[in-house]
Amino acid sequence: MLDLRRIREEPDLIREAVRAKHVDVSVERILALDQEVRKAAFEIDQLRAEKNKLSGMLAKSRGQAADAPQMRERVRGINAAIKQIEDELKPPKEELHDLLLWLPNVPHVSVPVGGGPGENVVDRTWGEKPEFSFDPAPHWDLGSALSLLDQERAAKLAGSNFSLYSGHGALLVRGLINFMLDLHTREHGYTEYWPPFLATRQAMVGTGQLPKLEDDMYVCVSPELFLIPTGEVPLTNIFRGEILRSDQLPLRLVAFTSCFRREAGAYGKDTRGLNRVHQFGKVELVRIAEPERSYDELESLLADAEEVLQLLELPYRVLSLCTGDLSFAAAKCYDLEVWAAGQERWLEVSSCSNFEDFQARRTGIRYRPSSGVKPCFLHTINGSGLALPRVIAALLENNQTAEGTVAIPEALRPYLGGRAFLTGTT
RNA sequence: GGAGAGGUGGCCGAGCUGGUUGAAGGCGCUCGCCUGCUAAGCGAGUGUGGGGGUUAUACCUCACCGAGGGUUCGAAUCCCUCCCUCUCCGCCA
Repeated sequence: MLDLRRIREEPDLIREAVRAKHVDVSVERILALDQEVRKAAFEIDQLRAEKNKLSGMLAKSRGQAADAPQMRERVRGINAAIKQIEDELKPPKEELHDLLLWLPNVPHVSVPVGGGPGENVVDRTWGEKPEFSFDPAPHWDLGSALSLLDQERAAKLAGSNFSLYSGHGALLVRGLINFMLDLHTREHGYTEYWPPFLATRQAMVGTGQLPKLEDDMYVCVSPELFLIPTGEVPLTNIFRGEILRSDQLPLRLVAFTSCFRREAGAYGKDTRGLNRVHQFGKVELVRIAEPERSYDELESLLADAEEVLQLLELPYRVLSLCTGDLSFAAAKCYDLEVWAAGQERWLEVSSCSNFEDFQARRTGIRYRPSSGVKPCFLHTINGSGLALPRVIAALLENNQTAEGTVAIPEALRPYLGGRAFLTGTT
């Protein structure tokens, strides 16, 4: 949600953002509706003022004044006039509200201009791609060979593009979750949460998944609840409607959640193995910070996510997303992509974004800069730290050995019963 | 699922036999006084959002007491629907 006053004051900037993000919303229409609604609201306010005055006079005389009947009649007339304006006002008001929810966030000035994924900028690369004396296999072959993954049987349970881990594969999932949560809570100062994995429509609108991405969501019909597509939804909504104390900022929240995405339209494209699944585990990092600090917080959160990859000894690169690839709610975003040697591709494992006050406006998360001052909207920052399936894909592919086993990076071994290799025997 | 209680300002908590109550009181916070320092004490101030107005203040005005409807000249207060919390009973992983 953008500030209506900002839309009035810098409509060109908003128009530019709408174009850059490939959204079809008319800023002209918004401005016209805004004017119409304000004009009518002003009339209603004036009618109410007169009504209140008359009511006050009736109250003072306990309704015994000589002209009480005429006053009552006058108020009845005012009520009818108000009702009429309100009825006329309803459709434009709803349309305005709806259009505002469809208006994307404005990219930060530091975001590279570009039309789409092809114009994202590689900021830097970390680590060396592994070299092999043999032809490295993709993770789906390794997963089957070592009995870690069973794609075929997963389909029996929930259809295509679900995953079923077994044996040491399941242990690997559990170990990675604990490894990541321990790192972020012990070393990076995050408070751990275990939230619901379903969310209300209001919560989903709050973080910006709705209304735009409704087709990508799984929904329970009665009562209506959405399966969360990311832990960002529950974590950010925890403080919905609250005025936070500035001495508790910035907040750092972390949670493991399952994430559910229909990935409508993605069939047949990059969907083999763990590359794109409907349900996956993710450790999510969220920060809620004062506006002037939010870009520092973004860099710091990005470093927290990067450290996971460094400890796992996985080569990765950091991308600055260009304006055309920026998501609906983001003002700036870095993607972390990990190298997967068996597929010879980079796989996205984290998006770290600053939403500025976009989500905070939708959810009503504010703070008081100092006592006696009006509350201000906070900034929200979040990123994966990390999403599991592609990390697992990279671990298997990059660490495979000539013997057909998979080496476990040092940092992860304590979480896998001290094992140095996955061998396929449990 | 059944029965009962309740949802009020940053927090706690009155009001709920309808009328100048945006809301007593307390806590917290801000400013001032007092005091070797601190604490205590004393005084004043302190909800949110919108509109109008001003160079900017001042000022004027509307809405908001879980959400949405209704009754009424007038609703935090009465009626209806829904949501949520708590207690007891039942059921259940």
